[in-house]
Amino acid sequence: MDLIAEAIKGTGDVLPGNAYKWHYIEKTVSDVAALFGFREIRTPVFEKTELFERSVGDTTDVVQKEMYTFNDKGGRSITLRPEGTAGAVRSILEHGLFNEALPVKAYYITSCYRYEKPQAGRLREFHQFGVECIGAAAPTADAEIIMLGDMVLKRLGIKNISLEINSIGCPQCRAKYTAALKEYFAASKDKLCETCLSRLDRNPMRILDCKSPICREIAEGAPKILDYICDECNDHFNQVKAHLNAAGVKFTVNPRIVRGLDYYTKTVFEFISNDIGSQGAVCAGGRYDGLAEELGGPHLPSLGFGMGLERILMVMEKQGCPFPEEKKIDLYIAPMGGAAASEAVKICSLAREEGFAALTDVAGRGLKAQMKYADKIGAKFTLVLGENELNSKSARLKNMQSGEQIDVELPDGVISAIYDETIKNTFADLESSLENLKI
RNA sequence: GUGGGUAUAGCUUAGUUGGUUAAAGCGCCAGUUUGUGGCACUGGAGACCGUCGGUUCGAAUCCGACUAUCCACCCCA
Repeated sequence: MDLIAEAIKGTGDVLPGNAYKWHYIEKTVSDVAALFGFREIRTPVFEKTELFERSVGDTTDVVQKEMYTFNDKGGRSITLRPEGTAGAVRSILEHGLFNEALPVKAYYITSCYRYEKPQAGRLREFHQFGVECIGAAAPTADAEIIMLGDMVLKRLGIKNISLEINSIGCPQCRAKYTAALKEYFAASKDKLCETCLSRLDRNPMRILDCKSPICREIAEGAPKILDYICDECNDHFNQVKAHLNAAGVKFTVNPRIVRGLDYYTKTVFEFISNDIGSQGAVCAGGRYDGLAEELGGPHLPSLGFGMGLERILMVMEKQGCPFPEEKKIDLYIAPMGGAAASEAVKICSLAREEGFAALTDVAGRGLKAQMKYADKIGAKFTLVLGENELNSKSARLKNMQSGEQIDVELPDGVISAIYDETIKNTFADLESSLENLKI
């Protein structure tokens, strides 16, 4: 393949044969969101670059090297959203939604864009289900958000997911902690890897995350955040854990979890799968109490998470999770000859108005080929229409699964109701419903 | 941005130490009883062997570059 028939690096297509899986995931996710009182919000794919610099943080990798940023014709710096939180919060602030009953609970299913090197579970365009709960300071909110994520995963039938949580404190206690970290790591400055050396000044917490064996070893003895967080943060974290325990949500505390976006405070968490390679974080989020103010709004303690839909799909396929079957064609009409073709078109049209998926020949195929086609597309019933049928005004309706056939009358060559699949699935039931055919 | 693997039909692959018309299965199309699918059989279409360049009498096969893709690091969902 060459020329223009190729997708952009790091992007993928959802093909017709797979779309039903996405529909299922999207439906499940929004159903669960609704159970928790979240309503959908839709925001633009692009925002002012500044919005992401301010919220995500201008020292983060995402902002520094992964954003799709460009100037529009008016000279404005525009960026394709690299994540969903910033836009959602911006919109909520802009429209003053925080003046209504708090918390504001919004969810979204959108595409995000990051200029990264593609890999298993990592794309340049990917899709996220995200929830944002704005104006909820209590630890019950943290537990609730985590339970929402947990419920989505369970409903989708996903197994073997571990939940890891941590608290990274508030700006005050975190400042003390990073100072302590700096001091600790500075002592072994000459042993740290290159990247960690540069992290030392900017964001020493990231060193805890380093995979290099030497840094890891040094990090073992590093001060723990949980020893530094203030009483209030500690109390908050303890209550979150208590609520999760009470709700029966299993988790482990992982002091190494450090979110890469600057807006996080206090509780952070990740749902991790080991089934899809190294990019196993399937859902991650936390609290961001300072974000609304950072964007010029009032103080609104908030939190949320993002769930990577491609990753979710990968896990489901890997684990063989069941997807509800795709809706198949109800009726296929195989006409023979021009007059019959015209009748078939008419009958299809009427059947569709009754809510049945009905098809007829559009490829000029012979009868046998049409039957094969009907079989391939999974048609539940077929109706052969030839001269005999047109003359006798009756035809045989065939159940493609059982092979049974039944005579149907066609006085005016028209069937207005084929069958009601929700009530009458069997051929026997069909018989009675066919008595009511208006013809 | 750094590393490693891979690139042959729509899909999954074979292709022996370089040798002439590049194979197979699946899928697709058409036939095998005159008006009925699934099974079986027969036939057909479909590949400039990722691109460009090099070595050679001769390259899908060897070398180089590029591109794409996969995996890992980094980072993140």
